[in-house]
Amino acid sequence: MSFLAVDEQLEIIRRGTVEIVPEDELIEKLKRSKKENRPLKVKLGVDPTRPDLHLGHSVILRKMRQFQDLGHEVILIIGGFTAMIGDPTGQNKTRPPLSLEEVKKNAQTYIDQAKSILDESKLTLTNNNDWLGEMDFMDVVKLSSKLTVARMIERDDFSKRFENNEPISLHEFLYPLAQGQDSVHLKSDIELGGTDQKFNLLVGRQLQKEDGQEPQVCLMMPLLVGTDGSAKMSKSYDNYIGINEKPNDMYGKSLSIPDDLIYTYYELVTDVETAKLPAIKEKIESDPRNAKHDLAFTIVRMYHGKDAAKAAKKHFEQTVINKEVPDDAPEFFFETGKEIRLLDIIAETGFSPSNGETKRMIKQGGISIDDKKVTDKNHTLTFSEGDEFAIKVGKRNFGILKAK
RNA sequence: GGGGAGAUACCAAAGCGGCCAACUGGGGCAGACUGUAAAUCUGUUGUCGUAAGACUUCGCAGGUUCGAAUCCUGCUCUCCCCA
Repeated sequence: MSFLAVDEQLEIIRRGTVEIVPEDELIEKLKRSKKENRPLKVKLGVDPTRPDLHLGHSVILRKMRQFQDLGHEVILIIGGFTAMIGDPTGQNKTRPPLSLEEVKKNAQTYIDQAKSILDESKLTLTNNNDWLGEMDFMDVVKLSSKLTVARMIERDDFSKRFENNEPISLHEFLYPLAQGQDSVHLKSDIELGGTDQKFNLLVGRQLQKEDGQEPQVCLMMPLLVGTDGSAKMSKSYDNYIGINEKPNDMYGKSLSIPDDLIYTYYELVTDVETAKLPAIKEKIESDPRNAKHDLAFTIVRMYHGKDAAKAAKKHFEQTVINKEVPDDAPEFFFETGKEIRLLDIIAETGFSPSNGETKRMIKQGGISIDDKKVTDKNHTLTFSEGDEFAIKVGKRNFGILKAK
């Protein structure tokens, strides 16, 4: 295998990156790699506690994919060790430690999803439990002597939590060390991570130096801003687009991002060629509406294929723009000749979590049958042979009610 | 080891014996509007019940009281200050 010219590789690597520390070392590594015809080891550690991947994760995975395409060795580390301890980050609730079984299961679902981005045939998979699990207490003590407390609480998230009087467990200090130890173990050349990982990535460099290795280059990707346009994409903020989501949801959610995020999404989460980005930028200026629809289309296409993307586009146009009942609305069947309360019908469809919620929606005009708003919460329907009603519950739930 | 503060619904945060299913903000949901599931404005926001009402909810377990998120006891957890 021969590598692309260093400049060409760099152009691809730089797409979307926030920071490469230090860039000149990267250039040196690339030059040497090409000269010796030896791939670089590119490492990414993932935590299999929450196995649902979204576009935020895809930013880094896509970068990994680019390294694969450039011919480098891409190593995905499943953080089996850390997951079994249970990361208490966030609240004062201790997360239940995951069992070996759960870790395996989660890791598998993670990999299954990651496969839609990475080239599985070229992927090296490891689990850091293999080496971290072997360390004894003295090894850990020695490792922890390499970093000072002052250095540790420099970290943004720690200092913030400290200021906010939020608990920080001692073992959380060990996380960067564990992650850095992974780099030592694998002798990685490059480690990828989000900007929030900067500290951890740098610890890897330091530990490698202490070990007499050439330190890794740290490559930071931006944290993708979620569909709300402000916070980073995350499941807990519910501003995410999951890569496993249904085409219709994926399409709609993609459209809901604020306009000034369109370009960022193109750059970070789509597979459009780097060379085409300038043209896209212009399109966003001149025709944001269609640029955004194209983006939504591209995202759905990447994960579900072209046909699904077309269908999702149509679904969106029907339901949101024309407010019509879509072709793919689910059907529900009811007995004939019997007066059935709308409340019960909606409960049957699962479109509303409780009767209270349904009543509220009726009161506010959020429910309609055959395009007519229902205003009476005691409304009933009686089906006779062949009857069919189109029902809309809230903004997004459509159904066809049919006589049984 | 000593002293102090605190734990309230999805989150943040009021309430400190009945007027509390619990102020307020965020979030969510709905309506209007829109190229948009954006922004903005308005409304709404425990469960069951047609309703009256019933039930569950204020860290956990008990207790006092006609009546507790509010008082008492024990427990669990967290933070701060001092050593």
